[in-house]
Amino acid sequence: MGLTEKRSGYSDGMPELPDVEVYRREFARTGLHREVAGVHTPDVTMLTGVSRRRLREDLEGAELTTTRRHGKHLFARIGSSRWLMLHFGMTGRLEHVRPEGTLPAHARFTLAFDDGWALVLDDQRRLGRVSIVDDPDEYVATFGLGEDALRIDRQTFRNLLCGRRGGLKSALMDQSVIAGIGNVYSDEILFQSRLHPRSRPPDLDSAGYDRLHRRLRRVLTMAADRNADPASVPRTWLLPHRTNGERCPRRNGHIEKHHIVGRGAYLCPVCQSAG
DNA sequence: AGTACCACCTGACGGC
DNA sequence: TGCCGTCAGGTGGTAC
Repeated sequence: MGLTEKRSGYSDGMPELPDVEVYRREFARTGLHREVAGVHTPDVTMLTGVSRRRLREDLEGAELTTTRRHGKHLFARIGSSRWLMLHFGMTGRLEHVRPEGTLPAHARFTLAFDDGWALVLDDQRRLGRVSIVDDPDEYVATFGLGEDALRIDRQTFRNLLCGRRGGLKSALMDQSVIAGIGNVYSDEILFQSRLHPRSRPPDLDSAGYDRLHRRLRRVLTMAADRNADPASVPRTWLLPHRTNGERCPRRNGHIEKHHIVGRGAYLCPVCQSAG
């Protein structure tokens, strides 16, 4: 985090399911049922499959009527037809800016409303995406996204994992299997389930699957309800202790950083014995 | 099928 | 001081 400014009541991490759910709630609270007065896209690199002109034509003068989230994707319905789609990449976040307020430093997409307030997608590294799609379900199908992590029941979860031969962390993060979990929350879920990120589905017994599923749901819902803010989650979570060598919050061992499926994975070698 | 590696993009940080 | 390599990790592509 370093010198990144701290904002209260807002997600502070990489945009995974809980962070995007926080943005969805913010969007639903502040961006619906009011006229869009202006659309600003100073930089087109994040626009995918939609031109600046089309964005303006579809949005200006319209009202957004409802929101949806699927994994890390946020959708907002434009009137009763198409949907605006926002993806936050690695550094994207949604900000609600007051009239005459200062835009965030990397404002890539601004929805200005007729009351002067604006919703702004700020994304320093420009790895996020802005698009307009006909239908979220169609988008999900076209891009092969798995079911949303919070809508997967116990049995489905088990079926999705049991055929896989790779490690658990890899499976949890695979958006085509389960949509919404990234590097940080996969570590958290595995830590709380006391499972090693490299352990494999065949290593799990029935109780193991159930525990993993319960923890997955609990971690993602609790994180979203606490604004996906690492400072607001319980101190017993791994999240506030993602530092090599730091004491495990259960006081069992010391946190280690590993390199797993191309990511920096944090784990407690004592709690999460390799399977 | 799974993994490794690169690219995209920017900024922080450590080494020299 | 300042240049340079490395790291951060979501997604998508290629190669093995």
